[in-house]
Amino acid sequence: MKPAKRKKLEKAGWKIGTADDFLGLTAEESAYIAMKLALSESLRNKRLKKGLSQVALAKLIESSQSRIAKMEAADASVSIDLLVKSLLALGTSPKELATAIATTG
Amino acid sequence: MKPAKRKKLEKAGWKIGTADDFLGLTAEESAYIAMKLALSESLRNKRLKKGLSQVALAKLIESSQSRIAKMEAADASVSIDLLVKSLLALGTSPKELATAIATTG
DNA sequence: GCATGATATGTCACATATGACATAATTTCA
DNA sequence: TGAAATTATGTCATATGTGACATATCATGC
Repeated sequence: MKPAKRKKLEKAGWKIGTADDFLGLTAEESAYIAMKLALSESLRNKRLKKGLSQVALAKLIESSQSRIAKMEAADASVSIDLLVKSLLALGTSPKELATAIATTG
Repeated sequence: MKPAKRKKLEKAGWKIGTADDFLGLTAEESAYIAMKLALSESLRNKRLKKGLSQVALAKLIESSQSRIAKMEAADASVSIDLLVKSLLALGTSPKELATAIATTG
């Protein structure tokens, strides 16, 4: 596992300390986390591509800047539902979603 | 829209009465619903393929028979998170998930 | 018919996710 | 530098999702 990814996961609140701890995750758990990471990265990319700030996006989807930030950080408190809804609101197609998920794992 | 699909949506609690009502859904909303339908069908297929009853699956993933039924009916009360977690627990690969989603919309 | 198993539906207490707010940290640019 | 804009982090009341339970409906075999 790359240090950058580990750091990202730790920041996201996944309580990953050591390699052994990480190995303690089941395949489902890591696949689920990887999926969230892929979606959060897609969200940030989409937003930047549109030249929107987090505040602007928040207004657009009737959320808040802090929640956008948490989404993009793949925070443990955000659901896949919210990520998907946000991506769809940004005009992401189901196929694009699928691609993002496919490159997961 | 095919009658069968409409009926399924109505049963799932999406409050769709007429064609006009359905047209009232935004593209995001219908894409979101389509995605849930795709995941719920995948779940049922996976479960049947493994010869499991809803009760058996419920025990497997520490849920309840009624929630499995609601998942498979794409009930409005179930989250994509739960569908995804359940599919992953059944051994569905991220690629399979992606395929299911891609054929959506 | 009527058991028996499986699936569906309705409800509810409890758990988790959410937007909102405050505030801190970071970036950008003059 | 430092002010302004942007993004990150922490917390909380409320909204939404969850497992569990009861019960209904449906299917299959006797």
